Amino acid sequence: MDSTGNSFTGSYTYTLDAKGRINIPAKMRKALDPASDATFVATRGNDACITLYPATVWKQVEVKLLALDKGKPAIRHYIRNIVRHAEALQYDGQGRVPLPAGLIDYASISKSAEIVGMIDRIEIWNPESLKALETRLTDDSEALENIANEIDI
Amino acid sequence: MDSTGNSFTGSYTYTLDAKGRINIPAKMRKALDPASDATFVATRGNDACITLYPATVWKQVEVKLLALDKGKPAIRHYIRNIVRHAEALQYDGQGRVPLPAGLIDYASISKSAEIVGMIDRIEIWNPESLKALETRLTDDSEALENIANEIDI
DNA sequence: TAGGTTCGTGGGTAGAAGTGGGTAATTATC
DNA sequence: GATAATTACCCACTTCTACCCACGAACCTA
Repeated sequence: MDSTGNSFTGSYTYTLDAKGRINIPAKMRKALDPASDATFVATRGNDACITLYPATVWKQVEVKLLALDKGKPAIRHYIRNIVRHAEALQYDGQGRVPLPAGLIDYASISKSAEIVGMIDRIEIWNPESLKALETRLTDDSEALENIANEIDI
Repeated sequence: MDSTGNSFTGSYTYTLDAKGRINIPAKMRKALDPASDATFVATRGNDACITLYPATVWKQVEVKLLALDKGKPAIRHYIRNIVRHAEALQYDGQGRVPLPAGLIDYASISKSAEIVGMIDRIEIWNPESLKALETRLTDDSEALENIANEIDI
């Protein structure tokens, strides 16, 4: 898929401090491609979470978006809706990034947040929202089986 | 796509001062290709907003416009409409640009304005207009899904 | 098990960023 | 050519943020 060394796995529950900062798990910092220069791009996830792309992966997203036909209003809208919530975040000496208020709000995160590895990207969840979604989707276990069969892990 | 370092993201709500000036967000100033010499070209956007192109990107726009078939009246009209409202703006020591009155009027901006990154360009909106357009277009979520599937982010 | 190192979290501070306004130079008007 | 209007540039103030230091807990190592 991509040529970077990014490979984020695992799940960690960390706390947001008073300044809206959250720690990037050390393992994920180590997994981050050095070409990303300690920088993630945060934006709205497809689900009710914050998605963090390594800077290098985000560049690829941008290339794809730029290639779209901007003559069409729906496409401009699509691009705007993704990009306008996107912000580059470089973690500090302690490995923390400041999460933009708008994104914290979007993901309904207050104090505690769950950081989930998604291979080439990271998701940050309100633990309750994640649990709720899990139980809801797990009930539809047939669909999951179908996917599992499809890719044959 | 383009060889510049421009990559504008995020959304900021700033105020127009009494002199019609607006601040270019610091992150966007930093993202601006130095070759643009702190200069944007402002013109009418395809939507009801002001579009700011980095000077270097504007050069490419001009090339594309020149390549169009000027034999057709509709195309001449299209070119004229973009170019006649275009104005180069260099930001001052505080990072502000003076917005031409005609463009402020076109975008129906009064006091508050939303500055939106669009990767290789910037848009300046009346916050209400943007919100209205968003809700209108988001309703057509089917079209958006199709785009999403197409590019597979 | 003892010591050292890394990790997650809290908080202080200098500098940057956003905003308002003043003054001088430039341009336009009569 | 004098005056008015506009524009460009600078200074000032408040708020915010990036960066630094610090501490306890967990982990690893010998």
